[in-house]
Amino acid sequence: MLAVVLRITEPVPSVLLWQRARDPHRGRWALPGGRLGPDEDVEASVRRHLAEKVDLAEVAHVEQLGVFSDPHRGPPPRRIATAFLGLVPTDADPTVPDDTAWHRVDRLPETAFDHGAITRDGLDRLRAKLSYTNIGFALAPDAFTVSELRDLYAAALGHRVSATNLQRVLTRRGVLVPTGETAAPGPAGGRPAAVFRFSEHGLRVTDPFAALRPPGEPAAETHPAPTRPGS
Amino acid sequence: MLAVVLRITEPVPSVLLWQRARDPHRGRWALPGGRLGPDEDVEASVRRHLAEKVDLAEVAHVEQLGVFSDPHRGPPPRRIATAFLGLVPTDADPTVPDDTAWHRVDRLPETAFDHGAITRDGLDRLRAKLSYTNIGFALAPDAFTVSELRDLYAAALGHRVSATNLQRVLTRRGVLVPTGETAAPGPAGGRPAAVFRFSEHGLRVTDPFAALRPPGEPAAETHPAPTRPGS
DNA sequence: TCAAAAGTGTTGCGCCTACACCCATGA
DNA sequence: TCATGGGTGTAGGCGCAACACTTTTGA
Repeated sequence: MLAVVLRITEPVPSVLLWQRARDPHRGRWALPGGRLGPDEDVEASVRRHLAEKVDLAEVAHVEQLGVFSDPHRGPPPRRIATAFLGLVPTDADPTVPDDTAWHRVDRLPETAFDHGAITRDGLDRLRAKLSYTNIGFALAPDAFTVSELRDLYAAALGHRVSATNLQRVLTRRGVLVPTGETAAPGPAGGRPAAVFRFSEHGLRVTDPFAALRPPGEPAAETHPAPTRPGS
Repeated sequence: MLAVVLRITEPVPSVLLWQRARDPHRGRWALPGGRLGPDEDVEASVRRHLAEKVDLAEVAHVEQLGVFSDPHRGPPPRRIATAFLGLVPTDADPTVPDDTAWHRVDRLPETAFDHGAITRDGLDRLRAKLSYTNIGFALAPDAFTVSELRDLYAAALGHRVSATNLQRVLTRRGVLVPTGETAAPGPAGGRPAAVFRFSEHGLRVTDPFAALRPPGEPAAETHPAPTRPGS
């Protein structure tokens, strides 16, 4: 059980790592994790081990990444790891143990075993899901402006993102809802920004693939239909 | 290690199952698989175990599905299974051992443990990937007409598919190439159909998601650009 | 000449990008 | 009033679904 726990720290995401105090790979940085217990499934196990490093309430989403089982992925004894992706919103700044720290994914220290490659797999998964799911709910604070959200997406994806189009894509999909409030402008002035929230806090596919859908269905209903037409 | 090996048998896909001769769950049907060996990774292991049931050369694609680890997914001792999806083209009709048979996924017999649920996961994965990858190469024979391919897709997806649009989608993506040959018409006559092949026999994402791409890139290059403009 | 099956032309729609333009604030 | 940042309007393009129409065969 290993977890790639990511949190967006602009301009680049960071991953939670702890420094090994013992051989093998003493001094190198490793992903949090541990052994599977006798009466838990892998999801419960990874949550239990994560609780030693961060406040679990701050981990907004967890999902399986895959199994890493190359017999030579580390020194003997042979270990098989089921890797997970965990996401922490930016407004939670967990206190972590002394041996544990956030590391920018573009400046990873020397990692233990194959944990560098697993981290890259986790980041790839996050980037893919940002495009076709509402997974941003697990990165963003409870309420935010579109500019703030754009910066989060840009940091996660590694390229610039247009606030204009981000807002339209996410509202069209029913992912974002306005709170009705506005944020105070910065010291340089400017129009106050509208404040939004994610409409749901569970993972949902918002962009089902266009091709090869069943005939006669115009497009999947990606968000609840309005109760009254015109309301 | 367990494998959901699927093969399209119109009008519905079938999955490879073997009948348990011993308790627990004697007489029920189970997915092929077995224990991980000391010096192999899970991919190698699932291939090794599959070789006991089918000719491995006929399994055109294998990928990880996920880990199933509910402590109560079966009677003690507790077992953790890494599940895989395997695909066999229709032109390969493997001979299988006496205890082993193909079963239509809409008429599964009583399955052992949670193997029914795992089978459904495998089918869901196949259906999703048919929409945005070239995974059809692992279902179709080496050469085929568009009508034959449409029937394969329709069986796999569980709904009707338009041959017209299937051809256009797959050729636009560079997935299908014409061999230049034509198939003989049926006894009722009709225009002879052009014969196609999949351009590649490795998995490739052909429909990267439209939203939130880097700015300035019109659309991902999904197939090799023509060597000379206009040719 | 007709039925059957394959393949192409064309229209319409939805989603996305890009960019021009308008709005609301602090100085 | 101007600079600054937020938000909307709109045009263009692309991919896909649907369906009419043409092509090529056997009887």
